[in-house]
Amino acid sequence: MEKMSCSACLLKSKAVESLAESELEVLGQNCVEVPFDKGETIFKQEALSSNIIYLQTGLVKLIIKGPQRTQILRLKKAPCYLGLPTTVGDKVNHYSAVALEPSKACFIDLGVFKSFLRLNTEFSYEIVTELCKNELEQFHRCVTLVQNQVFGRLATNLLYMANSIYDNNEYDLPLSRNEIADLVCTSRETVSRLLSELDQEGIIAISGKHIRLLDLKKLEDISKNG
DNA sequence: GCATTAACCACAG
DNA sequence: CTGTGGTTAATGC
Repeated sequence: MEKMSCSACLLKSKAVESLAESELEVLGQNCVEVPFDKGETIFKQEALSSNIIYLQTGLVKLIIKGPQRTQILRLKKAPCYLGLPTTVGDKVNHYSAVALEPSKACFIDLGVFKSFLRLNTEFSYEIVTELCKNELEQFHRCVTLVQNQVFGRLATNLLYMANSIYDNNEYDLPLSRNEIADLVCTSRETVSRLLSELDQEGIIAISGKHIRLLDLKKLEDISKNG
């Protein structure tokens, strides 16, 4: 295996930045960098997982098989860890991760990762912080999904992509209509219809996957009350 | 009852 | 894979 050094990496996580030079060397000897094409599965539900995965670049969807259909748990934008809960919390993956655009990920040996957690408090602190932020986000997402109507759920997610993924009110949707449906818990027909309606009302402009959010005020209103 | 919401089906690009 | 129309079930006023 090619000997890598993580100390030169420009894409270090906050946690890894707290590692000492000697620890970085251990990390370098126990991790590999893997490129993924759009659509490739990074890890799969039901499979045994013995690696911590750090997404360096790209965009990923986390999906879980529900009783009825597949559900998109959430989108994850690099840089971030993938599957910490499912790798540390159990031997088997409870969900899958699929690249939505060309992505690069580091696979880190679980044993080495755990030893950092035990020995380096700064490292642990950063990991715990990331986990907590994620959980808070998930709580809020859960409430909107359960209590809002489809219009609101869709608007919320369109805004989320603009604000948290692309930092732009104009972007290309990384998902098909069907996947958007899996994200906001509805049918693909409803997604089509609602997007058309928002377009007709001048709140967004959409053609194919390209979308522009025009009336943010209204969108936010729909997101909250819709 | 009547209106609204949203799912399911079918079919056409 | 998408967009639309018809139909239908559930819920609310």
